[in-house]
Amino acid sequence: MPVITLPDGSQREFDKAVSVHDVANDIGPGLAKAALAGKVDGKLVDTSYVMDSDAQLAIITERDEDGLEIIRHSTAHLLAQAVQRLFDNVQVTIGPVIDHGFYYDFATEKPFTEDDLRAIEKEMEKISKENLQVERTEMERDEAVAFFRNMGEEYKAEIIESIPSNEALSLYRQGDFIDLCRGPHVPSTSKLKAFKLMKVAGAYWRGDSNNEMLQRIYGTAWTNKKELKAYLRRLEEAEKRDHRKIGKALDLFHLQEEAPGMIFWHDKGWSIYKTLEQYIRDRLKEHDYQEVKTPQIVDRSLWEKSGHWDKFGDDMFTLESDQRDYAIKPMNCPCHVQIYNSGLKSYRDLPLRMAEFGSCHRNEPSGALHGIMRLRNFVQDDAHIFCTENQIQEEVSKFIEMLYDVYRDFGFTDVIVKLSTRPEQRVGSDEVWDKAEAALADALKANNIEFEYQPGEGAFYGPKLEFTLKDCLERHWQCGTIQVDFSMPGRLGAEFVAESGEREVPVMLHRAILGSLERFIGILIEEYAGKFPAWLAPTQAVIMNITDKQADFCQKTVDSLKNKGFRVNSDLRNEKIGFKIREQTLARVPFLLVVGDREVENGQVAVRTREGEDLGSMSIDAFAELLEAEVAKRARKTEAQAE
RNA sequence: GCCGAUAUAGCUCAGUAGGUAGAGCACUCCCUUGGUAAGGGAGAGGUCAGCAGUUCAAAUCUGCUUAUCGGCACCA
Repeated sequence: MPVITLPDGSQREFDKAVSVHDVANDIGPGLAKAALAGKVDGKLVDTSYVMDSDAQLAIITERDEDGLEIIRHSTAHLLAQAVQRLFDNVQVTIGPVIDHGFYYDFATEKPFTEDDLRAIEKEMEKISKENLQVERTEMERDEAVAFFRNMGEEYKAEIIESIPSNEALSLYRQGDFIDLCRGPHVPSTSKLKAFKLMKVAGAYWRGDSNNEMLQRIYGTAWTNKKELKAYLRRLEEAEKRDHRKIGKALDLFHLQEEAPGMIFWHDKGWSIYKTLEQYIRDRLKEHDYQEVKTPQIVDRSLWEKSGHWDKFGDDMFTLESDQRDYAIKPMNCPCHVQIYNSGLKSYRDLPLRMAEFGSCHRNEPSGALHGIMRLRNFVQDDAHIFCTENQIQEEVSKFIEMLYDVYRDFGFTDVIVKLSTRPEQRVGSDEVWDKAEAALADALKANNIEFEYQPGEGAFYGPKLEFTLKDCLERHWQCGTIQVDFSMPGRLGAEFVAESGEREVPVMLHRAILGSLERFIGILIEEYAGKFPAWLAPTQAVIMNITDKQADFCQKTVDSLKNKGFRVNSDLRNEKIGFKIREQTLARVPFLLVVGDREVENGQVAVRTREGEDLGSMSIDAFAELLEAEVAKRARKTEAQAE
């Protein structure tokens, strides 16, 4: 006599075992039709799942987040079924759910073409209309291995073989297609009606580049056509924010074939860069950092000592001159240790914070390059903190506060934080690792920051925190980081005289807030869609005349604003005011100042924002005040906006 | 690095049965002096990414190289 308790607390009693579908039907036929799955005592199950004792049950429909996830998962199966119907000699592998959709990896001799995708999509629609029931069955592991091997599905068999043999496996069948899967799935293919195949790409079997490459098909799936359309539209809008497009349109920078992975900064882009650098420089001063500058090219022997030659030698740019081997620096740390080492340090000097806007070159694999987000030459807002073990936590905590304060100035509130812990190959005792990992975690907790662990992902020399921001397509880019290093100071002979008079080796914290200035600017361009807040905008205001008569007044106004330290230009071209407004708006200049006879007479400017808002006429001083206030705000959000 | 796609004027892009290279915007000149998102006219501008090959003839077909884009792998 199972008693089923529903989420609202109401209970239904049945005189025999019931399936999720039965309960839904008991509540109403509409719900039975809408049911995609069930959640029984917190566990997602198929609608065919039978309950023979008391249970908590939630009926999952497309309105639930879980429902959408199930739809996406089932759509991946739908894709695999369509592919198997249309192509011979294609093996299925895996097809998980991802943000906004799913993918499925296939092993095939012949890569899929764009035309293939459209054909597969058609077949998927056909299968959906066929309204095939999705049925779950269970099988012993060894039986399942034989079953798939018999079908010629070697990859599936391999996956199953890696599962412990005592577990019963679930298989899902829809018509002529059967796949290994944990489930749950929608009860019928007809529930899948809003999907689109997006792109094909290569992907290594089991994510290992030593393995063969599979063909991955990416798709998106939604509960209905309207949602799908809205998503595709969002994508289109997002692509307009691409920093490469905007960088070109706003004349910020360019890259060219002769210098792959390296930027040619144009005047306007460099203006943003300089503002950003100066801003960070000011913050460093506030936080008691010294700023240094170290050589671009350093003898190979230093990189051998630091250990980088062994690990990253292939990715360093090297040169030979007068029979000496050099490397262009891929990082600044060994150089900073050289500065630390020049002169005996006392415990009284610690913590010692040493910063550099360090230009680094790394010969990144060609496929890794991406606009200005991933380059072969970039500048880190790098710093190294030399401290004692006992100072780690406080320094990390201070750094986190500083980083968040900086991010808030740019309007970032959505920061993904990850703590990467000890890898298998590492230096330092477990005791020290325990302490360092705890110091990082405690510092995050003390600042009320949510984070996830990445076990085993730390560097060989110590654990690290990563602060990740997202681009317009929600791809993740690591920007800020702080890493504990037990190795390098010792390798490079850094030490300090402790209170006891003994010499000890300091701990080194590697840290960056922006990561690289280039990447951060790339993120900013996409975050603001090119509409830089006034404090960063290359041109903060443009003054335009209506006729030649006002040219002198405009010029004087520009000069006076420039003298106050603002970045202001004039647009005195013989064009109509509407044309100039349009052009300067498209150039994303925050403030447009129009001067006609009226304004000259009153000694004023008519102020319009790039959003098209008319702020009316005001004196030059009043505008200067307005601009100054705007600059001072940076891009900080009010509390309401930050919600 | 791997899989796939792409490369035509400063920019965005047309240009398929191989047959002398096009548009819009930008640029130059002329007219126009016009109050809040495109005024009009004329002109100039290209080794069709590079190198080979096929052909009477290649932007177009083939091969190689380079770069870029989408993923994968990598990311000190």
